[in-house]
Amino acid sequence: MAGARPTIRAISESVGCSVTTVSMVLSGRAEEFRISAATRDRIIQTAREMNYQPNLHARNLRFGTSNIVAIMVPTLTHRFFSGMAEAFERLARTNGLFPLIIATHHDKTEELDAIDYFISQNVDCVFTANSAAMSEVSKTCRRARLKQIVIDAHNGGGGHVVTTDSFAAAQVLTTRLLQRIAAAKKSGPVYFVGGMPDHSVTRRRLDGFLAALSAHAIAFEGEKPFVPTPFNAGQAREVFADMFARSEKFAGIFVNSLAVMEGLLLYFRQNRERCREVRYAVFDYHPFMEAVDLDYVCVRQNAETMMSMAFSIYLKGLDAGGDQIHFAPYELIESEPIR
Amino acid sequence: MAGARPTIRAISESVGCSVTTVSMVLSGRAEEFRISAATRDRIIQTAREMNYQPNLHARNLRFGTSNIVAIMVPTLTHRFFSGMAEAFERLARTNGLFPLIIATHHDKTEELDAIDYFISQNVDCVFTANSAAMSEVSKTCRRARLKQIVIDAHNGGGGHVVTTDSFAAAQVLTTRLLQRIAAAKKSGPVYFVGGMPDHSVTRRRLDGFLAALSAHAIAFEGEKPFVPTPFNAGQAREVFADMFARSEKFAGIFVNSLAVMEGLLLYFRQNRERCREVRYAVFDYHPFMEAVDLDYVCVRQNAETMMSMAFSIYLKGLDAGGDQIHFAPYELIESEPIR
DNA sequence: CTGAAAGCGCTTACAG
DNA sequence: CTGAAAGCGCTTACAG
Repeated sequence: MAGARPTIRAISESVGCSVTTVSMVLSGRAEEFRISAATRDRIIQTAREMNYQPNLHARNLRFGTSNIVAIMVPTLTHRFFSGMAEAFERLARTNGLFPLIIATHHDKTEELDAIDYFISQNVDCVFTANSAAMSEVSKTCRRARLKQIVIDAHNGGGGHVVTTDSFAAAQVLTTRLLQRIAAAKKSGPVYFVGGMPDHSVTRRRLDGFLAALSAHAIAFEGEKPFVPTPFNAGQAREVFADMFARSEKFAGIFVNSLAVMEGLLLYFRQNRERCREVRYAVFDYHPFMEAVDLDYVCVRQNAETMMSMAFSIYLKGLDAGGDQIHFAPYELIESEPIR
Repeated sequence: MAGARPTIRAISESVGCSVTTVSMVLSGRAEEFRISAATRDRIIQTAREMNYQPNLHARNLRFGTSNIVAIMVPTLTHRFFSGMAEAFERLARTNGLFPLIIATHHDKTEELDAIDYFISQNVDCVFTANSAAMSEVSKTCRRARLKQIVIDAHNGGGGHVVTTDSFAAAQVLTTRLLQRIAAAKKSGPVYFVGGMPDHSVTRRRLDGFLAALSAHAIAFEGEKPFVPTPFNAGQAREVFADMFARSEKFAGIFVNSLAVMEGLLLYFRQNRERCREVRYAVFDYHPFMEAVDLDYVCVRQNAETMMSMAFSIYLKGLDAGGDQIHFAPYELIESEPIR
């Protein structure tokens, strides 16, 4: 079992040369070291027959580097992050790097464990998407000299960041929502649902939302427009059920994330008409949404573009150009207006 | 940069003991080797201060094993596979194993490259979901003595398999579809859309579909009911556009996979009424579907259950019990009937 | 109670 | 043109 894997030593014994020669040939440096064609071919042939695969643990130990890049996302079950993970994977592999994908479920302990693991694996660079323990994660990376690029989040403490301009996008999105409400000759309060107050991205989106409201001179009556809820469909559903059960006739809802949208749709199934009276702005996108009969405008962040921006920063070297926030493009997707 | 990572040697020098002692303490075997409490505490303290993380490449090289388990899925952007990947990840980590997640995009070369990579990484076991190069993948794993568990696919050549009983589930699903068509007092042909003829899982689903048809004495008029298309939303959309453009009034469609369903929904946006005349059976599930106003019944495979079945086979040891096909449970989700 | 030594598989100066 | 030796960081018999 254990001794099954062929090594360069096994090849050298089979061919009748030294491990040095085998190593030179297999790393494609045969002519550099002027190995005879005959020896070279015998080695290559034997390696193929034995189904030789180099032991990366040995190689990495030797080099002190791993060629591994890692991405840490909160979850893979949401399209935006899975699209990001896939784009990451493809970019890594086309650049000869090995991609490590980890989902940490918005959990600080899991995130810090993942970083420790990356350090142990000698990971060269970690791309952290929207992390719960942002500042500890960054600190740990810095201490271990693990390169880090932050994606889809703002990082207070410097470092490289590629993200949607949450404030601006939320402002644009909200403005469109207000226009659609006006076009439908509706009126009433507009709520922002989803995310927790300590989540920095939610904070920025909320600020953009509020800025759009005040630009349109919409004073919010009574309570605050922010209805917090974790990024969890079941809990979001309950929040919507409560909201719609109230007598108040609101005109619009800013739905912060797909997880929250999923909660809305769970409620929508049983209360289609009530839900269709309201206009929605969704900060996120899923292709299936286009088949849902609601009146919405949504922000489609482009995970692929974001990822390739981040990757090109990595490939250029993190020191080139210094720390910066790079804003990724996004588009607005709008449903046909209802009624 | 490179010399930044502390090693056990660095700790031993700082503490003033040998690397042996450090190694013993850090692997939690201090009392086994009767290290003095004072030495032990100094070592632990120093390791913490230096932010020591063991070099896994060195450790794995030493042990000849990696503690890595891998999963190979066709894509992460579909809910079923991302759910599977997440479940895998959680199970691996709670069992002290490191999860490697790879998406190979239904591409044979990518799959075989991934397997080679797993071998190089000394991966202990690979879970392969629904692979395009099934038999070559299995053969490569066997040659390299890489344990393999097949998920969500049947494997002709033996080995461990955890899957939905595609034939039976497709038969049950199709039967429900026919019942719903009858209940709506509709009639007409029923098509099976999606997947390619050389895809073994599609084959089995198609057989189950045909069995249900013939059990209901439905003779298919004219052409074959199988409309192949790759698992790609754009291409599936064109196929549906063609089908609906024909004059023939079919009563039902078996939608083989979510990717194909996404294609249907793209068409549905522009042709709601036409699509609503037809009943659907979908071999797959997404929560967003429940918000779509179509008449459907769908199979919800349970990625978590499937994964934990597969993982418990792994934990028990692949030799225990011998090769078997394990069928995972699934459920039927039905929309409200239309009209 | 603690240390010196060997070895996991690989690569790379350094000799010849 | 090819080989012997050292060393990456770790663990584990084996001595003492």
